[in-house]
Amino acid sequence: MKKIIPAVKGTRDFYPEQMAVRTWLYETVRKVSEAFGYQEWEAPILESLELYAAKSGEELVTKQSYVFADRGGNQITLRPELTPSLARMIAQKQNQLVFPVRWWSFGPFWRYEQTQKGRSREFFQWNIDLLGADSPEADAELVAIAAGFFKAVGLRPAQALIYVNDRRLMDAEFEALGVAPDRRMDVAGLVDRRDKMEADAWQAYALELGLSARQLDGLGALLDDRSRWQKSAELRRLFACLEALGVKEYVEYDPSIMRGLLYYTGTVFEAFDVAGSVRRSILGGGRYDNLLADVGGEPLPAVGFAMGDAVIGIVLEELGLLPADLQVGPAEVLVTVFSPDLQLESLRLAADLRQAGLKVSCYPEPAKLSKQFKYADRTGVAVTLVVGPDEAAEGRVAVKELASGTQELVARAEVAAAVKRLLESRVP
RNA sequence: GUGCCUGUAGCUCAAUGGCAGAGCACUUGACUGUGGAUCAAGAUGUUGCGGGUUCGAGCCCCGUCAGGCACCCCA
Repeated sequence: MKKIIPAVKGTRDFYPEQMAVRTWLYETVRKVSEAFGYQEWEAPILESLELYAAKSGEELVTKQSYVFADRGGNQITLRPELTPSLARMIAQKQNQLVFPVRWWSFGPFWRYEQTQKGRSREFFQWNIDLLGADSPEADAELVAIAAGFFKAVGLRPAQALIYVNDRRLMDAEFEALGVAPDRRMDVAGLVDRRDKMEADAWQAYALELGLSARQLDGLGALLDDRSRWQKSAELRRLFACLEALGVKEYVEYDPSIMRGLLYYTGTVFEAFDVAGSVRRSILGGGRYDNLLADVGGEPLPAVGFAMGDAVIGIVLEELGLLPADLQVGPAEVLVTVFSPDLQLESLRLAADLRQAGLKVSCYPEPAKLSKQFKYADRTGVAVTLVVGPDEAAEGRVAVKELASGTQELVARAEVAAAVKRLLESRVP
């Protein structure tokens, strides 16, 4: 007990309280996903390094991935994201699947990065994707799912918003500004960083990247123009769809949303909490129409997003939106053990009650009743049973409801029914 | 990889360079067959680790490790 080997940095221990939150999040994600007709799926946790090499981004692959050689000498990666696995699995069965495919998943991912608020090295992520539809309507569906999730957890538009942009629009704007195609990734990075840097530093950085003063002015005007989306036919349709879907108030056009991943080709979006302490995105995604072809499949349009559990967990906690009744009691009933000679009788009683469908734990050894009752109280048990010498002789059981403190003697055969009555009459 | 902050009892935290403490939790009893509330008693420490300064270090200095936060980067 003196020396406890510490948990691996960046991992989180899920004690029952935290596990209850994670399970609740998972169930909420499931409900929202299924409400839109999506099917749950899962990919391997181990993947080949080369799966990510093509399109996941230099930083993610070379610096943030957990990579090791297996005994066969293959370079194996603990998956840092899901989309490449999705592309692979779709490509493998491309001729058998019925499109559009709507899939969702919730599982663990690993990235070796500096731990800080909202960022751990092991995290859980909701992924949801629609493949085989190339329309603003499909994009709108994914944005609406994100908004639907916010509604489901009680986040209001004043608390969390989804910011949308379109890389095609930005590409056209960059073209109009005369930014060479091979410089656009840099400029995209510049755009992405505008809110994070001081204005002076940002401008200096822009000039450093080789932008002319005229281009810088144009870029500034572009980023300040919140109605520029109307120049994009796709975004006009997208916003019309969002209104029809009843989630318009959750969505805003934001020209500074670019997203880092290389494979996005069209609509991109990212959600942030509006006022909270976390400046990281709650979720993010977009359209990636080239990825299937890039991993060796037939070209296939796709759109999707991902949401990590850490940031949303902090946001919901800070806003008091985590359900208060998540604590799962260990059992409804505790059977006490009066004495060594009555231990087997207690075990028989517990077994009978379980047979009747109750959640029952039995104290593991004879102990003072005060200790056993205290244990029942501290662990949240609703009903405690005592089989002492008197009860055993009469073929009865003492049934005590802890909340009210009332106790009655019940015939052995009637205990299950009596306990069930108590549990039903209990005020939650 | 860079910077800032923090490491003291199981937990949360005190302690001018001068006897290491409190609250909560825990154990026992008041209560020999019954939880919560109350009261009483009790147990609990290599002050993260290693050096240095000092008559004397939890406190000051150096190093180191761990954690948190912010950069970097980023779903």
